[in-house]
Amino acid sequence: MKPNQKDELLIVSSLRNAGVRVTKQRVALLYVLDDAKDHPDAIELHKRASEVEPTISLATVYRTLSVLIAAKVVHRHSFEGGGARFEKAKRLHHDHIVDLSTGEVIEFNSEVIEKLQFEIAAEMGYELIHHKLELYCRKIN
Amino acid sequence: MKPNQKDELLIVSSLRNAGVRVTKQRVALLYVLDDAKDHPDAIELHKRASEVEPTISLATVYRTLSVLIAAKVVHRHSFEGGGARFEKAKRLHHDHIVDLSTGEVIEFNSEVIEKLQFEIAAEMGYELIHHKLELYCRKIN
DNA sequence: ACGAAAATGATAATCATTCTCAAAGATAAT
DNA sequence: ATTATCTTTGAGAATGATTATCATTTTCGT
Repeated sequence: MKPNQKDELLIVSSLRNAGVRVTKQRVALLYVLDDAKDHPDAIELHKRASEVEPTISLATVYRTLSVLIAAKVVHRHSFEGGGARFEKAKRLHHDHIVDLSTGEVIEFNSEVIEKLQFEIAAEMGYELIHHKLELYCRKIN
Repeated sequence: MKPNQKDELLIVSSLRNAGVRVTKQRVALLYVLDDAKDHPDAIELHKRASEVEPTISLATVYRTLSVLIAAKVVHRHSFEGGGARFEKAKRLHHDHIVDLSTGEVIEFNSEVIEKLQFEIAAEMGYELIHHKLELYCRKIN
């Protein structure tokens, strides 16, 4: 459950890199974010982080998420129906397919679409800062 | 402020078409939605609808929005930062550019992107039901 | 180790949205 | 038009997610 020493060092340097103080609560949260293969909400993150570090409160989960989002270490998503869900930022950008039947979220990316977005923004006189593309789908059986 | 007779008839038939009862509150709300050139939230819609029909409560605004959304007459958006915003459905689909400086929302559409989305969904074994593409931008000055 | 500055837990507060329920209104059949 | 049925409404309570408050604890440069 707990991060091993190597992971912990990486997490700690992530935090320092983001310019924030290192606390055991932040290490625990970033560890579960890094470990997550899904897109958990704040409650679920609190549950998971509590197993690593029982002295973490829900308030701290929200506060730390804000801090990490500001530092671009974490992304916040608000898919249809339900509260915000979070994911650790990865090197390459990706978008999401949301399975309407199961709520499952899977990732994809399309360089062509990314490029078109830049062009469209530019055409309308805008600089594209970031974007959000969500495909709400049902599995073809 | 109030709809003229012609508009009112169109609104009433929209409601009947959506299979719901016609009330003055619903007529007022659909009128302000139809009239809106922006993407108002529930509070703003309540404010505007109250000028047409003072006997409309915020609860009814929310209830009626749910009904109209279920009937696909209205779309709900949850852009970053702030509550949901609403817009009357138009014949042709469009996506949104959100101006990060002003919060202003403008519309665009790209057939090429739409087509790519279908292809991506299909490739991953999904049927695309609907989607959401938001470009967060700053004006190039 | 010391002290300033920042982070924490517990809890209260806030905000958007939904629910409850008795009263009022809409619709369909007469 | 009147009635009977079923739906919608307003007012306010309830909910759920998120943020703010504040006294206490922790971090970290010196």
